[in-house]
Amino acid sequence: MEPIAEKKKLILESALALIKDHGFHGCPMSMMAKNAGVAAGTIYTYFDSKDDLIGELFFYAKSIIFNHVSGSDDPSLDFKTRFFNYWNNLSELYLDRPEIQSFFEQFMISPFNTREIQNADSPWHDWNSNFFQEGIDKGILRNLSPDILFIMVIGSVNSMSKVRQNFSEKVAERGIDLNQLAEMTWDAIRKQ
Amino acid sequence: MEPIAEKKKLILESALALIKDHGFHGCPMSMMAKNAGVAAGTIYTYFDSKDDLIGELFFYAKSIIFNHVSGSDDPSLDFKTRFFNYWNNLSELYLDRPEIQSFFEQFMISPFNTREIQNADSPWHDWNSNFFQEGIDKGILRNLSPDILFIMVIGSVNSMSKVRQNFSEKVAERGIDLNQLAEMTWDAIRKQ
Amino acid sequence: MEPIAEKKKLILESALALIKDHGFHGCPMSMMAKNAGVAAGTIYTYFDSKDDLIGELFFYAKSIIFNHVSGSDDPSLDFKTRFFNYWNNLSELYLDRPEIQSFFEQFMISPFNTREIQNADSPWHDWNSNFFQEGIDKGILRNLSPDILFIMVIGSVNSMSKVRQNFSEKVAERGIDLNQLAEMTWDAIRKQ
Amino acid sequence: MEPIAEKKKLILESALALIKDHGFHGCPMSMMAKNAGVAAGTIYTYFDSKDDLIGELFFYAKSIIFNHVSGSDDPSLDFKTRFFNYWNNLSELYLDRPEIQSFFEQFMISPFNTREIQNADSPWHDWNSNFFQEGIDKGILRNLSPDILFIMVIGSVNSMSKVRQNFSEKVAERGIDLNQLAEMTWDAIRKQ
DNA sequence: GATGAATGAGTGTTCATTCAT
DNA sequence: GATGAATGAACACTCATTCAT
Repeated sequence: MEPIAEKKKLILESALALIKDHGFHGCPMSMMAKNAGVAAGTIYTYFDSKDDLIGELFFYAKSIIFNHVSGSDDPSLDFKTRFFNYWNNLSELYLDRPEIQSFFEQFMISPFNTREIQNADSPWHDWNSNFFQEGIDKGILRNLSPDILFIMVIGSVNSMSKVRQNFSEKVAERGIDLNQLAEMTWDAIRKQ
Repeated sequence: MEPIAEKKKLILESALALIKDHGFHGCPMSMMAKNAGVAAGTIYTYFDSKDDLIGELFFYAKSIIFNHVSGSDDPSLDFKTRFFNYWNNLSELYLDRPEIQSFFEQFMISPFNTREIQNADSPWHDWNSNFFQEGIDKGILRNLSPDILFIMVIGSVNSMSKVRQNFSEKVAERGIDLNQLAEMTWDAIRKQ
Repeated sequence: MEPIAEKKKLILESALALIKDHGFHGCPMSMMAKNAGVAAGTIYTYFDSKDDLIGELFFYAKSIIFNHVSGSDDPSLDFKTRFFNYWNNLSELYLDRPEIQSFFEQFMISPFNTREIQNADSPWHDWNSNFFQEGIDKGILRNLSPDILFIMVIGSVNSMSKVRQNFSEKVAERGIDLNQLAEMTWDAIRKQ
Repeated sequence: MEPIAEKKKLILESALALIKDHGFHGCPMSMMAKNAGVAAGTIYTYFDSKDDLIGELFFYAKSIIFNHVSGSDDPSLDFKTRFFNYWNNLSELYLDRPEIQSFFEQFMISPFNTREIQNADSPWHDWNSNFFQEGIDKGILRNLSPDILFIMVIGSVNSMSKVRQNFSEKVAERGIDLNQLAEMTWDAIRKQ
């Protein structure tokens, strides 16, 4: 993949930040342009349409997640440790860059998420398949499809992050410890 | 709660169905009206605004979930069976009425989900608190906050249903058995 | 003229009061109906349309003015006294029932004021013609058309009332004495 | 004050013309746009809303009146001549551009005429205060507040213009000479 | 490439009027 | 006669997109 042009990246990041606060439909192209410091028309030099921009944002955001999680994995460690690293890295990313999580949630359930995009190659998905397959092969994880382990884990991280982001007050006031979900999820996927 | 007027319910169901396919912003009031077989202006006899309609839809959808799940619970059974019933009932509801799950996911992350609505009384949440507390008290579930068990379970059901709905082809072609998530989730919440 | 039906009068008065505060276009038929204590549809038993209602209101309001001013005129007094009585009566009416003045102002410059309505018989105009003609015949008023004297006087009263109603604060704070306009207007119409 | 952008002025003049014939509420933004030869959305490049447009129109119209009347005043002439020039200039302006008078009348009694706008600085009002004060100081006008002289005069001009505009046929057929109102008004304000 | 004024289809909402009860 | 739910045309305003500069 060729590196993203400077101004294009500027627009993507600007859009990402705004979408978190206003949602897809609360972000006119003009707002994204202004926030990125370019004219409205300029966006169309880099993207065909708003749909296109959001589609590219999906791959952009996914690559950030992929790089963050896979880049921090150390295959020389024991698998349980690697799993908790995985969990913590992803959790941390969502905490540091809530706009990424927010974008993903919105995108996955939006009409922008076309069948075409779903079927596109995904290094992130491939990496996960390999990761969980390794755990299976080592006899540490349940002997199930790596896909289902991935679904279990990613569902839990997302659920946790969503609660952390949207119900922070309630979490605090009731003293809920969201980190316990990592342990629980480990028990869900490990060989019993 | 007084029963919902016939036409009001018609509009709510019509809206629910359309939102699944087009999203909040892809559903003009005119489309919802047409689909419900009423004139555009008629919606405003029953709802103050689109925001109001969607807000009411939230309580409507939540009550459907609540009734479906709590109504099928049999407290005389052993807790593990009750859990799998819970899971299956919710899973079934999401399968039969995907528009309910879809609406919920969209609503939760949308600007319609105001703090006011979040803080409103929720029989569904209360029922879940009691349900999981019972499992804890019986020494069957982990001794954690019932809230966190709820988050774990609901996250898994949602994740499963989302995959089932959006990636049905891939699930079939790879022979993924999503029911395994129920077992995994049970292992996540049961006392180890 | 036959007496106005009880409910019809109720609607007219209700409309008059609302129009003062909200203007023609700020008064939906439903608001007028509610304010009159009848159902929206009931208005159409008495009036063909909103235009019709407003048209009738014009004649209704004009008859109130006519009755008030002509009914208090005492032809046995000297003409100057009669003029000041005229002025004071009209001024008083506008003060007591600002909705009448307000309606008139709005009506005169609105598209409701059709040529047809303008050409309708007007006891109020006839009475004024006679009144000012009398002053001319007695050699007290300028020897001009009674119409022009009427225009002069009615313009001054309206101007005064408008200022009194819309700029009451400024009038008070600057100590403006609006009654002086009566004297001035008298000097404008009397034989020099 | 910076000069008004070409297209903005086009829209203002177009609106002014239409409001005379249709009233504020009879003029959709789309009609104003079409009449100005621009797209509906273009209006919003120059004005925030219809309210804003009408508010600006008020200042625009007032400045036209101010420029026309004050620009033709020659302080070296004797005061009576200056008064008749004032009257004639204003009368002439209202004759040439009836839309200005019409707009003013509608605006003054409409909800657009907010307290805020009423309290705004007004070169037109200030100029009038000075003008009439001069007449008082010279011992030519009645020794009253310049405000009340202003009210008297402006009321007469408006009354005359309104009659001239709305009842032109009747005025002609009855041979009414509206210019006589200038003389009458002079007698109303001059020192007796 | 960059700009931002202009476009106009599309949206939520209002309200005069109708008509079944 | 009285009701008020239902209607649907009309409106103010938004915003993705274009294009002359």
